[in-house]
Amino acid sequence: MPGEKEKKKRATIRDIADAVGIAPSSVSKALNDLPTISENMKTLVRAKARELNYKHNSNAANLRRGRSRTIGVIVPKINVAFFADIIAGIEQACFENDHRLIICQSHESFEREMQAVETLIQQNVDCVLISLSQETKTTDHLKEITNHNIQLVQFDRVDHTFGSHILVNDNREASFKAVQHLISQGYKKIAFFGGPDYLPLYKERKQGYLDAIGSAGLTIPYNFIVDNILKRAPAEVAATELLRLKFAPDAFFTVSDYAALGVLKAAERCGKKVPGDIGIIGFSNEAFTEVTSPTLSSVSQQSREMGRETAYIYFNYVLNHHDDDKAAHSLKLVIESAVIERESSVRKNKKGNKAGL
Amino acid sequence: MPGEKEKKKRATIRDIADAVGIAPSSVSKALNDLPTISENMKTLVRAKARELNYKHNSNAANLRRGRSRTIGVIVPKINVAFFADIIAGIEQACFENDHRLIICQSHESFEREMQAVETLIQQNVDCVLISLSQETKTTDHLKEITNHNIQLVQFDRVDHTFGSHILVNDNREASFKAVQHLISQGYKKIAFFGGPDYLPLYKERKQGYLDAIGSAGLTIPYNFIVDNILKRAPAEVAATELLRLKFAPDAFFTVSDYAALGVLKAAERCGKKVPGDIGIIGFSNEAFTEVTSPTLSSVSQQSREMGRETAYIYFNYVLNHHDDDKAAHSLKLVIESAVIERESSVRKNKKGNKAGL
DNA sequence: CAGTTTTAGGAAAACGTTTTCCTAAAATAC
DNA sequence: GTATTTTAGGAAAACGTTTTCCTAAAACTG
Repeated sequence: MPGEKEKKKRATIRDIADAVGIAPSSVSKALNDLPTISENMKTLVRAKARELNYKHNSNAANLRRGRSRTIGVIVPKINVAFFADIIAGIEQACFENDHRLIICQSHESFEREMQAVETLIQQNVDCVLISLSQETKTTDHLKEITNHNIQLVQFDRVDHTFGSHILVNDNREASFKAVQHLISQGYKKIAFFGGPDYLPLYKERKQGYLDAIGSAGLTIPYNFIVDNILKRAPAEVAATELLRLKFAPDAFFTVSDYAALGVLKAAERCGKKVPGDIGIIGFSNEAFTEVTSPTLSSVSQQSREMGRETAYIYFNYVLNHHDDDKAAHSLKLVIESAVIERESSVRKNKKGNKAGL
Repeated sequence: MPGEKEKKKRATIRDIADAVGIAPSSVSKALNDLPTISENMKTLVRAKARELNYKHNSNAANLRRGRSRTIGVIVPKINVAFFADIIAGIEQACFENDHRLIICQSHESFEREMQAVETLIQQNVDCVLISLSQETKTTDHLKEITNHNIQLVQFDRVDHTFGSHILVNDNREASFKAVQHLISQGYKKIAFFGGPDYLPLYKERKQGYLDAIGSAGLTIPYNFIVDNILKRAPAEVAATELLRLKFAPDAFFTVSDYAALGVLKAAERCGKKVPGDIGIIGFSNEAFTEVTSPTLSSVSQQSREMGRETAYIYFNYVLNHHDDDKAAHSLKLVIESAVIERESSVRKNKKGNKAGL
């Protein structure tokens, strides 16, 4: 072994070339399996590459090619189940298409989101997938992305006014179905705990609620509709307040499972039975909804599927439609959510499904 | 606007140079804030850079520098709370140190893990952080990493025989403390649901259990110790079986919260009160442990902290100790876990903390 | 004011690929 | 057996930085 210690340089294409006795350019072609190199030579080159422990240098290749086979994703928080699942889906799609993935978090901060965009542009990603932070109200930074000839796909938390591919939940329909489900169980005084009203996503969910109420011919007092209740604690407070009214709700639709959990605790504390006295359904189908007692009904957003689909908007667009302005000028896809009926909202126990599995 | 459509090229350092009237090399120096460029010129350059909407090209820079200010992390699954939190911690550390992060999943497959290693080497990451897949039994691929002058830090699921920096939980101590806690609550017939025994991590947890039992002078029948029970369903089956014995356990320590959940359900089904008749404590402090009833005691691994610390092994090692073989030849750090006492294991309700918050 | 040092910046090579354009040799055509 | 085409590979430029070594001019020194 010649010189154990001295920083052994990585083998390059040139080393292979020298060892095999051909030109570097031919090695490159061989490794890229171009038809202009003979099969014999290719196997020779591949063997030598393995022998020298050669690793392709993406930085050099990307620089020369101008593309990176890398996509970047920006999400508010990576360790929130919904986004973690989405990322898992994206990762899968990337793997299936031999792309790398760089992940950034905005931490719900607009500034961090801009920094992430900056980073991804610098990294020469081919495409950015983004779910906007709660603070984000302008789209100049998105413009930056497209200005640099980088593809852009927005998902879940999107700005509809900005022209890009978009993938969202059927928030309105999902909420509609959720409330319809409550109604079908005989609940009539259904309260709503929403999110910040300036986010389209939450607007849509509220609209779905209102539509369902309307189309069922129900009337709901104003104070049954409360915005900006996403966490457990505020939900518990707000629900307790409502439950103590003379005219109290007999069901709650919350746009967050955490809020649903808060409502459940409030009901317990007020001595109300769930689902007997009070029905509850949340949104997101968080893992914990399966382990509360009673288990919590919720709306499943199929987050993993959503991640895959988001990435595939890019892969299909860039792979198939290399012809630009075809159909796909600004795709809008909608992922259908599913109402998961669990104990907290199902009154008529058909076959005494109390204990569950 | 000159030519709206034609692929506008990204501005380069050379464009700035031409615009300002200096050499490209000087622009580079100015942007990197080297002292050999005057302040006036620097501000001039920066202004022009902004004006031309210049973005630094990392690929080019990395190629030339040989470093990438990027670290790669390989975990079994990104959408498991523990790893998602770890990654969140790593991401934070990366942000604080102005590094990029590339995330790969092994999906518990050895082959995927090797692929991930390959990818990260190709991407010229400066450092790889890895938690091994369950299938991983050899370390040639880790050797590959260090062969390419890439720093390596193993965390949580590590191979102690491979010489690298390592960060782990105090699995044995944590388990010891967990069992001690059960004992302190008056439980004496404590069963153990472990993981696959060939993984060091699970071996250690079992050892902690055995040590605690031993040092308390208790004796446990063989059938109270069951390996490879990590999920809810098998735990429920196994626990039910044990609870039906004449000599049945009065407490369970499980190395997974999912298993703990299974035990809880089994206890309910067998009509046993938790924590009155049966004590339960799990491991990992999954989010759902707070929402079951009774809430589940567990061992918190401080995953987020763990992620940060893992990354900081690299940052501190490479930043401070640029002198090689100092103290840090093969660091072994241990993160102290904490026993989180919730309802499922606390018998003597000191102040009637039944309903909880 | 001649000699020395410092300052501010420039020229050019280098990083490791890919790609375009060439060209010998081999194969085919007639 | 010459003319043409095909095949297999080579030479060199290019991608956009960083870095090393240089050098005029400016600033000191005495």
